[in-house]
Amino acid sequence: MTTDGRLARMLHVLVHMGLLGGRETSERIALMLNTNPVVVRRTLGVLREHGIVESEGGRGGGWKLTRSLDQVTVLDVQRALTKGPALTAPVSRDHPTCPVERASNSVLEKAHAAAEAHLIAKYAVTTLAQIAKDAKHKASGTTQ
Amino acid sequence: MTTDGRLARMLHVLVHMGLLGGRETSERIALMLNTNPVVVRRTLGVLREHGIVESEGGRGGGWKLTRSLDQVTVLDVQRALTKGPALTAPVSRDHPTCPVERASNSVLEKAHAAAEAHLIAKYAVTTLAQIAKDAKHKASGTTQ
DNA sequence: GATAGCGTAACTATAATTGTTGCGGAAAGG
DNA sequence: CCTTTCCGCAACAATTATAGTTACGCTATC
Repeated sequence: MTTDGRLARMLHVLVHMGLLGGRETSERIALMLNTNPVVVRRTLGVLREHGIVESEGGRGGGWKLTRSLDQVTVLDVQRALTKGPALTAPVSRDHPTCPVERASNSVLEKAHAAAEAHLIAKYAVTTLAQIAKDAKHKASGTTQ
Repeated sequence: MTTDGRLARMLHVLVHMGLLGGRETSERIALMLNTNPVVVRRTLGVLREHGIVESEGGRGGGWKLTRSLDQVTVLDVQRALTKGPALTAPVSRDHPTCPVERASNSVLEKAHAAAEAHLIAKYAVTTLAQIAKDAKHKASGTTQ
């Protein structure tokens, strides 16, 4: 399975955008993410649908945060990118009527639901501003 | 991404094996999992390496649990199937030296580590015997 | 030695993100 | 208006992990 790196990438780039303040083009953002502009538009497009960023076309256009860094949580971004739970229990559906399969799935689902609650709670209290602060704290030279 | 259904499948089939008591062939197990014998051998082979099941070739051969259901936890099975953490934070590696990327990754890693601890704790205290009990409780007719 | 098992290799299928190219449209600026 | 600089989007290849399939060899029993 390929790990879904969109959340990490979006956090990364949103913090940069917030710190830079202005409007950024897909191309500049693509450089930050070491990828190409289309991928950026695709993913930022999802965040736009959730009101986290806004885009403008034409000359001087680009992407911008709609709120300040301290008003966007990791949870906001996660919710935008993923419909459904942040953690999905890997259940089986080989014999949906089999009580043993159902009991196994149920155990996994409950365990994952509990774990997800903790994950979500942590996401909910972490703002992009805090990430920015951590970054400044760590930093001592290289930026970008 | 295809969800990794091996843990759920193995729990399912191990409970069946425990309840049936005897040796089961890959083919019979494959029927339980609605798949084919090779997939079964492949995955049960991993569990064998961890001492959870044993296999015998030749006529009358097949697979059997090495311990009783109450002496195998979900964690045992999970650990056998997955090396490394049960929950991996989806980090990005676009600019490994960028403090912002590092800070974003760090937030995700810590949150996932905490969630994983809860997940593992739950896995550790859940035995296959409990799943079997749940299954009997739910059941009221259909088996398998 | 025929049969019923597992063991394994070598493919193909599947599914999701990611990467890439190409083209159309919109906004600014001369 | 017409060029430039953007985004929007469609279409397709690349990647990666599990899952499925076929085929063949080995072993133990009858």
